[in-house]
Amino acid sequence: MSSIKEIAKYIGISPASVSIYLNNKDTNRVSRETKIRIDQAVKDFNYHKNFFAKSLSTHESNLIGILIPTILPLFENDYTNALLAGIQTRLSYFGYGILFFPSSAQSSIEIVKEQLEKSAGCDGYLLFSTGFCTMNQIRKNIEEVKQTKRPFVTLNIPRVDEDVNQVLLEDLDVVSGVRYLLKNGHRNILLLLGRSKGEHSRYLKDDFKQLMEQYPAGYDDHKVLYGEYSAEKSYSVIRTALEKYPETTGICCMSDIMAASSMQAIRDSGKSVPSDISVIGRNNSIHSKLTYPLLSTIDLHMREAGLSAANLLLDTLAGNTVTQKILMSGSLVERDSVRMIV
Amino acid sequence: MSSIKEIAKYIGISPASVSIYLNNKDTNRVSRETKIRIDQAVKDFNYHKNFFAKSLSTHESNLIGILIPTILPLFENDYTNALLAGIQTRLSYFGYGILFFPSSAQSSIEIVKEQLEKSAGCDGYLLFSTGFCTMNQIRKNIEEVKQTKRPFVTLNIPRVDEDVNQVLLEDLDVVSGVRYLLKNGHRNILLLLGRSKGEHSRYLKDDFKQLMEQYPAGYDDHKVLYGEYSAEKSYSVIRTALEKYPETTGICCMSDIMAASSMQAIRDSGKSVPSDISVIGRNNSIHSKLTYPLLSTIDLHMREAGLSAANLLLDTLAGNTVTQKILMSGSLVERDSVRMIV
DNA sequence: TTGTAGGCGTTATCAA
DNA sequence: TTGATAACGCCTACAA
Repeated sequence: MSSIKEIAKYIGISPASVSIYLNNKDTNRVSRETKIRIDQAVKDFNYHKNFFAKSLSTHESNLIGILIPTILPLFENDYTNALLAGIQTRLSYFGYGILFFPSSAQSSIEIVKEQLEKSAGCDGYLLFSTGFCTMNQIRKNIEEVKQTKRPFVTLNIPRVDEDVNQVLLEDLDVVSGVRYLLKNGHRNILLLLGRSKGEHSRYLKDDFKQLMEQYPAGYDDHKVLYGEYSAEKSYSVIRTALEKYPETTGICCMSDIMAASSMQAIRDSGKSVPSDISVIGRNNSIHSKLTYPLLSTIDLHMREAGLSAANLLLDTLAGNTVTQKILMSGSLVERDSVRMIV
Repeated sequence: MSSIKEIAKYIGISPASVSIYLNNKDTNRVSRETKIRIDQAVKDFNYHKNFFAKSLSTHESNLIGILIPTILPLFENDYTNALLAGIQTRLSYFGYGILFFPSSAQSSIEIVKEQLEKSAGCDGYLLFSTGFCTMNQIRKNIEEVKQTKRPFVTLNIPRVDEDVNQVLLEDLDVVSGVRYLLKNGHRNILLLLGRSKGEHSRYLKDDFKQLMEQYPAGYDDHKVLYGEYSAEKSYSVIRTALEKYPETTGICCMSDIMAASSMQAIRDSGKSVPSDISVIGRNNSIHSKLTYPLLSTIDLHMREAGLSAANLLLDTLAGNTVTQKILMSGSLVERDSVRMIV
């Protein structure tokens, strides 16, 4: 591998001059003629700067580490992908690369620890949370990242008191789906969440309960279902539930995929959307635009959340020291899967 | 930032001993007692190894660079995501991280050049191609990566004569969709491709032509349409085409999303799937499982292709020098969107 | 305009 | 079992 030294020796100047020029082509600390010779040598040697040596020397890497405490494969989840798309778009624009480091650990805390360990040297981090994490684990993860003394931003993590930069996704967006159904006169509602464990589910269930208890039909614990974000599971759960609760007129789903599956289940149960049963999804992902009828949903603005997170991190990297909490709230996208009951 | 030196000084031994122990806890080149003191110091100082210094010294990074010549945001494309999911799964398992580096360039060649430049030092690379690339650009990109002398594997790139490790996706999978329609008695077929430019489209169109010319109805250039992989565009293109060619009985689509959109267009044209018009997609993505009727499609095994690519790269990294071409061929998934014409 | 020298944090070699 | 020392490739004072 060719080095700056070789180049310098080749054209008979000092490494310093080569380095200076290569880092600033407009410098006037190197003569016009020397510049040309350096350029030529770079080509001749097919010289590429050694990234590690540079980073070691400058304490900068132009790399952002993505910390995701999950044991599932990446890039297979609608939400995360939209988030990542936003992040990557913004970071790329400002010349930053992104780094995913793996972990063979099983617990959320261990995973983040390992990811941090291996990606030490990143200029900053984006810390995700997933449905698996408990609040306790999340706090520990935050502590762990803090210890690196590097700037970081959390994403998809509930609000934390301390001075941590966060992009917050309003937790209640499923509930705003429920609210929408209620507003449209629905009283017999099924709530289809993702996983039954984890902080998130607990919140959502509580909110749902609180909301439903204001109505005579009331709250029924068995009407909170779990589709595990999978099409198959959602389908079977809803089919069963529809038999058990034929009075159902509305289903509020935690994801568009689960909503689309629910629509299939409804159809196969001999009922139709929205005349018999209304369905509302969440995320305004492409799926919501491909169902029949078109799926009403809550747009979570995940892509924008990713952009904001990247912006916030970039700001901090640039020296901004004011801690920010950016709150993304969902917005209702009314399409054809919900009808008004009169 | 604490260093190995500090630690060594702190407990009064040499950096070398610390390094040796930290890299192999079971070493017998360090005394039992010293080990304990090192462990303690590591905790006291909250010491983390410097990734760059290590890589500089060992010429290894445990990092694989992903080279994708596209100006579009990453993580927004079904195919690529499935590929990446496979790649990440396997690489993670073997302790490798993945690195995405950005480029502000506009041409495929410049992008790869810049990505390579910035990610210099990766242990290996995965080179993608996208619909944008011409064969000429692809060749240049391969040359560029070769110059790094690092192992690499190409993905989604047509076969190249030279001794390049490649995972090949059988280009003809759209055509096998057409073949399936033909086998089911369809003669008036629309082909919905992605983009009109690029190597891939040209191939596919040629193959389609060849196939159709064997039948009396023959080949009509206007029946090759371009949906740009977008739901909206596909919808409008198909609506228009259906008015122009009411004799159409089958549509073969390059992606499941475009197929799902086509199904919407068909429905809104007052026709139905599959009784009036049959539709076949490509990729066996989640979309194909959420349409009504369920979409027949060609499974491209993208995830497995990603796994294979990672395996191949890992093998090469491990010293295997035999060049391999792994051919992934698609398989038909028969569901409910195609009917037999008798 | 150019060169020298020291340092970034780690590993590797060799000697003790 | 441990320590010195050089090397990895680059950057940055400072000196010339």
